[in-house]
Amino acid sequence: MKKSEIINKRSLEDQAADLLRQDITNGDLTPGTRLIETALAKEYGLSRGTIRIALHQLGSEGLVTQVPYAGWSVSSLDDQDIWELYTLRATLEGMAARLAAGKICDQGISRLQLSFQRLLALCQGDDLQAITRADLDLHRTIIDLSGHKRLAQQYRLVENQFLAYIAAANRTFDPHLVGKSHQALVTAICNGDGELAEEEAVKNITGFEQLQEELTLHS
Amino acid sequence: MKKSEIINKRSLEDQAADLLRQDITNGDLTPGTRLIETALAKEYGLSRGTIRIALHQLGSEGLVTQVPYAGWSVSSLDDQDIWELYTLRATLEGMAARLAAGKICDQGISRLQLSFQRLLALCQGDDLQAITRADLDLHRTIIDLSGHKRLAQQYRLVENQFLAYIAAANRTFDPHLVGKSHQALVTAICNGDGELAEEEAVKNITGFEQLQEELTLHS
DNA sequence: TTGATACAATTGTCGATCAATCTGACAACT
DNA sequence: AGTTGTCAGATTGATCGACAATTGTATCAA
Repeated sequence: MKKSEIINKRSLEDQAADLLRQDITNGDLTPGTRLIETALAKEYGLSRGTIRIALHQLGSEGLVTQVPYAGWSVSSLDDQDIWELYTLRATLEGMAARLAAGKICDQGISRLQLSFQRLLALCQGDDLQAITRADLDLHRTIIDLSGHKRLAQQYRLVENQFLAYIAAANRTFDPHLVGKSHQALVTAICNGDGELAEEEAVKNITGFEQLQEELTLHS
Repeated sequence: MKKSEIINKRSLEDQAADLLRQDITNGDLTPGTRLIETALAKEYGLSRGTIRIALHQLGSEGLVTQVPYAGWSVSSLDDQDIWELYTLRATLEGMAARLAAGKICDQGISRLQLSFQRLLALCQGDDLQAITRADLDLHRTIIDLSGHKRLAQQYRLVENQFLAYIAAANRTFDPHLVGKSHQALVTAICNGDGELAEEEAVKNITGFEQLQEELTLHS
C-alpha cells in the first residue's frame, strides 16, 4: 500500500468531480436535475472555475449534459442509449474476460474466487443493494485482471452511466439468478479458456438485456 | 444538412482543444513536448482559464499528460500502450463491423463502396499520407454505419492516440497490401454477414500488429 | 556523494467583472 | 388563436489579476 495513495493530494477539481459523480451514480441526483455552477460553487465552498472544470470532466464522461448558455443537467437516457450501454458493456466485458483468461495466474484465481464467493453468499439474502455492489466488484475484478488500462477506463465510463440509469430506474431482480449466472464465467477464466470466457461474459449481460425486455413489455 | 451545424457556435474552449488535438494527431507536437498554459494562452490569444479547460479535455482523451504543479506534456506511449491501442481498436472495430452488417441498407452499401473504391484508387499510387487518410475514412464509415454513438466516441479516443503514435513513429507500409486487406471486410458487411465481418475487421488490425512486431524485432 | 537551501517556473485556486445567450412572460400585431 | 416583438432575469462564456502550493533546478556546504 503506497503512502501516496493515503495522503490527500488530489486537486479540488478532481475531488469535486468525484463527489458529483458519486451523487449521480448513487441516484441522489436523478436525470434531468439542473446543475448551476454558482450554486455548486457555493455549496462546495469552491470557486466557479474549479466547479466548471469538474462539470466539463463529467460532461466528457457522459454523466451530465450541457446546453450552451442555458446550463448543465444530469443526462437522461432514452431507449437507444440503454441499448448502447448494454451492447458496449457486453463487448468490453467479453474482451476483458478473454484477456483475463489468457493471463490468469494463481493470485488472480484467488482474487476472482474470493469476489465470487462473496457475491454467492450475499445472494442467499435479499439485500439487493449489497448484491449489486458485490456484482460490480466481481466485474471490476475481471476488468482488472485483463491488465488493460484503457479497457478499464472505457469500461468505467460505461459502468457509471449504467449505474446512473439503474439507480434512477430503481429496478429489482431475483438474487438467486445473479449468483448462478456468473459461475460459468468464473470457471472459464480460471481454466484459462479465453474463447469460452468471452462467450459467457457476453451471454451474462445480454441475458439481462432479455430480462429487461420482458419487464418492459408489461408497461 | 442542418443549418445549425454550419454556423460557428462552438465555444473557444472547444476550438482551442480542436486545434491542439489536430497538432498532436498530425505529429506537429511530438510526444514529450511540454505545454505551458500561459504560453498557449498568449499564442492562441485566449485566457488561461479557457486553455486550461481545453487541456483538461485533451487529458481525458489521453493525448496529454499532467503532472501536478509541474506541467502538461504530449503523452508518450510505451510498448504496453501500443498493445492496448491495437487490441482495443480491434475489438471496437469488430463490434462496429458486426453491427454495421446487421443493419446494412442500400445507402450504406453505397457509402461503403465509395469509400473503399477511393482507397483502392489511391493505393495504385504512393502518396502514403493520402492513403492513410482514405484508410481512416473507410474505418470511420464502418463505425458510422454501426449507428452506435458511444462506440463511435470511444473509437475516436483510441484512433486519436493511435494517430499521434503513427505520426510520431513515421512508419511506412506497402500501399498494395492496404487495399486488398479490406476487400473481405467490405463484402462481408455488404452481405450482412455479421460474424464474418467482425472476424475480418479484427484480422485486419491484428495483421498490422504482427507486421509491427516483425519490424520491432530488428531494434 | 549527500544534504540543505534558495530561487524560478508552473500549475492550483480564488474572486470580480463583463459579454453573450437562453428562457419565460407579457404585450402587440395579424 | 397564433405569431411575433420586447423586455428582464438567470446562467454560462470568457477575461484578468492575484496569490498560494508545488515542482524542478541550480548552488553551496558538509
